[in-house]
Amino acid sequence: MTKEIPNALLGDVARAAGVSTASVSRVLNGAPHVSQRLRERVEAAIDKLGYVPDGAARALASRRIGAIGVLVPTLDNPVFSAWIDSLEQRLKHHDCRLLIATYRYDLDDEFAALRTLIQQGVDGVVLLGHDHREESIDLLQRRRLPFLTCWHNVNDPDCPCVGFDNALPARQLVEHLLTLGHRRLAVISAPTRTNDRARARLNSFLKTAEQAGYPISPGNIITVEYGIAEGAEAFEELMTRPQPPTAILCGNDTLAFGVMLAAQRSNKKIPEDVSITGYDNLPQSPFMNPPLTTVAVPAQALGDLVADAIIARINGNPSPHHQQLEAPLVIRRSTGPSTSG
Amino acid sequence: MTKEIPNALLGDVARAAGVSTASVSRVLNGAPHVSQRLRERVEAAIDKLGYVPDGAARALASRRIGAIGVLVPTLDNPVFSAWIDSLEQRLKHHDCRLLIATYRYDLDDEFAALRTLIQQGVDGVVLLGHDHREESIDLLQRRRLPFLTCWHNVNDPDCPCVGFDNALPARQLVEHLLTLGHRRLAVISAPTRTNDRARARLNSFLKTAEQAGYPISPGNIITVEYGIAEGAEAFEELMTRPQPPTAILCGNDTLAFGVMLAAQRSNKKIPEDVSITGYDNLPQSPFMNPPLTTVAVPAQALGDLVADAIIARINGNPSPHHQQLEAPLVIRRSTGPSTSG
DNA sequence: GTCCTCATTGTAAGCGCTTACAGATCTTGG
DNA sequence: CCAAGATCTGTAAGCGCTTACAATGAGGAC
Repeated sequence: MTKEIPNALLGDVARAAGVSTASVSRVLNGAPHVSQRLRERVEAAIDKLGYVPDGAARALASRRIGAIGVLVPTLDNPVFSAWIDSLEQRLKHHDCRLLIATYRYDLDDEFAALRTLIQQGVDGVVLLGHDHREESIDLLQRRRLPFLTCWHNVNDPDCPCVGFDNALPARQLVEHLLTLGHRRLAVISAPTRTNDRARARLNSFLKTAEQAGYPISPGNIITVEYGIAEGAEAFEELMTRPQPPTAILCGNDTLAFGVMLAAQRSNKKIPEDVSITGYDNLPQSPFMNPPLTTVAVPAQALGDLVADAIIARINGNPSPHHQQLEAPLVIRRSTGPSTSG
Repeated sequence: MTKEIPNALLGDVARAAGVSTASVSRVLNGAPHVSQRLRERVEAAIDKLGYVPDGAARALASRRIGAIGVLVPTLDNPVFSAWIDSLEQRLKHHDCRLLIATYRYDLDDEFAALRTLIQQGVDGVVLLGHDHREESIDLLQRRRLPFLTCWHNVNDPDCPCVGFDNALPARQLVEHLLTLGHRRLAVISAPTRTNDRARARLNSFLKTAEQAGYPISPGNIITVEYGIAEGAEAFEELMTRPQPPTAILCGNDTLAFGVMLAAQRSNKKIPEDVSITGYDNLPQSPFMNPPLTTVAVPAQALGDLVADAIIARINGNPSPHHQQLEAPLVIRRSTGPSTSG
């Protein structure tokens, strides 16, 4: 509760320590060529005056703000908040902050938010997925701003990427179901128009099934918004079909939860009456009844990797243009042998 | 894809438009006393040059950065991400950005994060709850930084607050269970040491039960970390009691989900064998089997209200010191008459 | 003792914008 | 037609830091 001069400036510290402003700045920034004695004097003065550097002035003079911007469709999805969480933790080690902006899957909003971030002077930008307005990538390139896309695996020379293959595990899920004897599959997908990840999953589901000789009928392909309620409704709709599917592939775990809850409610047994798969492996997936077969999206590892990669780019260190993580299948008891035929 | 001078400055715009830098700045900031003609000339020049103002320079000169800082324990909890989501949307209308920092319920980390935010020059700060290090509030006051606490309802002259009463709905939940005939209650609480919200709920559970003459026995009070798995384990522990509780009060919906899933797994019927209550009303609560009795925490309304209140404070407009929202009980089918006696 | 090198410190010029103030222009009333 | 007042625009002084460059001083080699 010390009574002190409201806001000490760097110059005040310099005066108090009897050194130049440059020296104070050097101490502050851990620059080399600073003697122990001087450092101690300055640090004492800083403590005494309760000095806090002004971020804006520092940013203006040094041309960096010590923060990166991340554009995420929504924080509503636990898989994104988990990712952001680990991204933030890891960036902290690099002494770097996070500016988060959301755009609700609207790429025009994403572009607008990107402009705002650039205006704020972020040192780098992380984009999610591969679907963006051309202007967004353009702007980043023209500004020479380090950036990264993630959560996908498109090998685009314009877009460095740290991600995983959305299609491969989707194919494996279908193969898993076919092996179990399922022949009438259905898909409940998130909207795909501005979401390459959802699109990759959906296309992979459809293509794999078709190539195996068991194409998924158009009536069994439902696209709904993200949400439990939406999953539940889609399930009910599928059950009105003359020949209901024996297995349902969901574009994400949340939709799968909706499906499972709706199934329980209408007394369908999982997996005896219908098998269910998700995609994400949210914390509660192993606790569902039965535990949910899904794909373990490496959200946390992705956060760490993205943090390291963007920092490397900002520092001008070499960083691979294209990095991939595994997204393994997690087979649990929500899928089982088909009993319909 | 226009080929243009990399980074136009305000001075370039002024030259291109044939006006002074002051006029450009005025147009940029929508200042009064700017003629229509001048405004149009400047706007044309801005478009032509693709000028983007430098946030750092602007912040340094104007002493505000157009962003507020929000300190949130974690983004892991959907109720917080929903709140942040609406906070961000609403602030956008006020042309204000959000800097988010998390501290994982560690108040020393919260203090450190606060310092960082202040250093970045945020125009205001939002804190969650009433538990903070004294130094944090001190720092805010000494800096004369507009700030707000929320999510609680402590009427502290030092801390303006926009929140709701955590204790009242907790009391109503207990009364609801007592009315249904339950006499052996249990509580599964989140850690309370640095979390006044959890503490208020827990204390209200205990006090209400005790005052009604049915105190909750110490063995039936379990504190666990946030999470589905944690709720499930706590349930299993409670079931090992010689006389298991007939109703379980959970500190939040996520714990309640864990309890419900564990109950299903061990073939306990809800609510016939045991009644369950939550607290938050997450999107999936109404979809559980059976739907969960809980408290509808007004996360979204709180986001809007907090946004308006902090903006008012920043602009020096009057704003109530203490604002309260309703957090109504939502009675669903996870609670029912006690059948044990 | 002189000269050179290198580690350390200081000087001062910005970084790109805002804004107080002053100056210019335009109305309007007398 | 002029002065007063209102409205618009320009000038220039910062905002609080960083950093290129210059200056200083201490050792060492000769």
